[in-house]
Amino acid sequence: MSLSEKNLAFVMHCGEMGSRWGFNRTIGQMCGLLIITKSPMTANEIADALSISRGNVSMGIKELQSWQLIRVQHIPGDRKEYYAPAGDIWDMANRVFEERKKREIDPTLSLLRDNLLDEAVNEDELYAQKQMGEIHNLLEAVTKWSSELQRLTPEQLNKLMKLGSGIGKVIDLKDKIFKKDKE
Amino acid sequence: MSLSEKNLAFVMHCGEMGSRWGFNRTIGQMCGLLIITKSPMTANEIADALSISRGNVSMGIKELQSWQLIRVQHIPGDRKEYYAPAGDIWDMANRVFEERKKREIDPTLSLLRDNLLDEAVNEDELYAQKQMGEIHNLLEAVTKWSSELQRLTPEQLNKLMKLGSGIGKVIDLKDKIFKKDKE
DNA sequence: CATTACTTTCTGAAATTACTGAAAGTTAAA
DNA sequence: TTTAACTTTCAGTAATTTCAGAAAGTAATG
Repeated sequence: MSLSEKNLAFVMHCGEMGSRWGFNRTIGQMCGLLIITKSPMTANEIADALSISRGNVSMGIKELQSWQLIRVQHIPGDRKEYYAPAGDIWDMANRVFEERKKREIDPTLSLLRDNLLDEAVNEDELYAQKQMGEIHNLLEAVTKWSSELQRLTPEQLNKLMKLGSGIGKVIDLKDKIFKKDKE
Repeated sequence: MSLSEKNLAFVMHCGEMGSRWGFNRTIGQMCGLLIITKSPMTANEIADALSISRGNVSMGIKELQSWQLIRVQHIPGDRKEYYAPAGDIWDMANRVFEERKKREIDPTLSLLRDNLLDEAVNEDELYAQKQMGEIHNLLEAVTKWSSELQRLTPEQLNKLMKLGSGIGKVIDLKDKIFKKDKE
């Protein structure tokens, strides 16, 4: 059963975006395909739908599993493995976000922490450390912030999203009410 | 004048992370180098410091300029161009963020918009559209949210950052106070 | 235990991307 | 102008990434 023209266009687009999202073309296509396909698919169906080799699908599955984006399903009396997205769109976006943080931010944060422990031994290192300190602070803030967002209930998050330009006002509001808390 | 061991380690790390941040190794190195170097550098100094060809530096500069991450400076009586970071760490992070949004989100958003305009002609397309709609909503929310953040004053932003786990409470608070606004 | 139905791993080839060094281009001063 | 000091472009090469297809692995069934 092959894809409709529109669905194919979406899947191919996912492929083109794949590398920008942190994986490669094939894996992007696989991800898009599984998202818009209602019923779980076998590895062979995926290979056929995308005209790629069976081996390639196998590697792609492994990668998508490492991102926790797909899960395996079994059908009684059928030995094949069926693959489906793991969770809804929001869950998947969250996973991609988290995984990318892990790959794009955490290693740098750890390097900077190490580097900042040593004392600078000359003028150049002093300036460099100042800059690295700035980066460190920024990345820490982002990290902390993203983990706070994870902690919100979906309801709170939704409110926050909808807040839009109101966010500025709310911050000021909070400030006014709790001014006494600061010393 | 060559880099100290620690500074070199940082620059090389930037190179390794380069591709994850949206550019390539050399460009990552160049960016890191310019950030931790106090005085602006010429293209030849960059080439020497990183042991890469002059031509490569020229291409890298072009790319970093397209990201608006560096700017040119001139020194009176000197025909060479001197390069320095364009703005502080926060500015640069912002630019990277914006540029990546442009590359990673906007094209998909526009594809989805087009796709959702057409009516689904069968069961498969109907399900696919539902899913695409979800993605579309998510990306719109992210886009809107990021532009709101841009609009905040640095001061407000700072407060927001520091808010941390308090954010949940503030949302609830706002909700209580302005409940009457909703219908 | 052998067969069948499947999945994973691996190798070399193809495609893509990055880089060098040389040539061409630009601009300012002589 | 011409020359000198610099920058950019580009063709070819090198390095990296992706992929197909074959071989090896695994596990259920008879």
